[in-house]
Amino acid sequence: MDAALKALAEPRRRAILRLVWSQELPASEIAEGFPDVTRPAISQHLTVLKEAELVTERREGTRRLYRANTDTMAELRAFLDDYWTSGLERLRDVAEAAENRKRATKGSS
Amino acid sequence: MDAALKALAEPRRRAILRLVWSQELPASEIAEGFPDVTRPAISQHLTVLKEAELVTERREGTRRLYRANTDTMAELRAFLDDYWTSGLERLRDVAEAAENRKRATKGSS
DNA sequence: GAACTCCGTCAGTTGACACTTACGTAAGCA
DNA sequence: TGCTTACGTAAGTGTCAACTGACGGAGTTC
Repeated sequence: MDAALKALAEPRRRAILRLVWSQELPASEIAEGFPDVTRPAISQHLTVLKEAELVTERREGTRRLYRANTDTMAELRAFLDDYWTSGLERLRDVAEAAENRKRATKGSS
Repeated sequence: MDAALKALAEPRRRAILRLVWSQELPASEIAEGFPDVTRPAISQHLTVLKEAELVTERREGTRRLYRANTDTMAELRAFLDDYWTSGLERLRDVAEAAENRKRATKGSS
C-alpha cells in the first residue's frame, strides 16, 4: 500500500497507469507513448508498478502485456478515504475534548 | 498539487499531518511525537509540508504553530477522485469503441 | 544586556531514484 | 541453426531526498 502511493507520486508512472487502465498494452506500445525517454526507462517504471501491484503482467509469445490492477487501485483509494475520514473524526474528537475542558474549567474556577 | 502528492508519499509526513490535522501544535511537540529522529529532521519535513501547502504556519512568540491545511487536502482528494474517475470514463470509452469495431466488422465482412 | 528557550538553516553524508548505454534472453521465423 | 523481434537486466551517472550534528537568529525573562 505504501509502495503503491510512492509509485503514484511519480507523474510518469501515473501517465503509464492511465494508459493501461482501460486496455491491455504491450511494453513497446507503452514506451511509444513516451518518446522523450528510452524503452528501458519505461520497463523500469513498469517493474515498479508491478511490484506495487498496480499493474499485472501477462506474457504472450515474446510480448508482455500490461494492464492496470483495479483491485489495488480500489484498495489505495479506500486507504486514502480512510486517511481523510479518520482525520475528520479526530477533529471531531478534539472539538469535543475542547468543549469538555471548557465546561470543566467553567465549573471548577 | 504534484508536490502535495509527493509529500504524502512519505509515511513520516503523513503521520505529522495527522498530528496537526485536528489541533494546532508547536514544532517542539510535533518533534516529541517522533523520538527516533532529531528535531531538525521534523523541521525539514514541516518545511516540505508547508511548501506543498499542506500545513500552515503561525508564529506566536518564539514558537511556531502548525496546522493542517484542509483546503489543500480537499483539492488533493478531488484531484485523485478525478484521476480514478477519468480512468473509469476512459474504460467506458474503450468499451464503446470495441463495441463499435465489432459492429463495423460484422457489417463489412 | 546576558542568559535561556524555541526553532530554522547550513554543511555534509548516505541512500534512493530516474535515467542512460550496453548486453542477455526467450520466442517466433527463415 | 541462424536471424530477428520484444523484452528485461546490469552497470554506471547525476540528482534529489532524508537524516545528523553544529550553528545562528528571533523572542522572552531577569
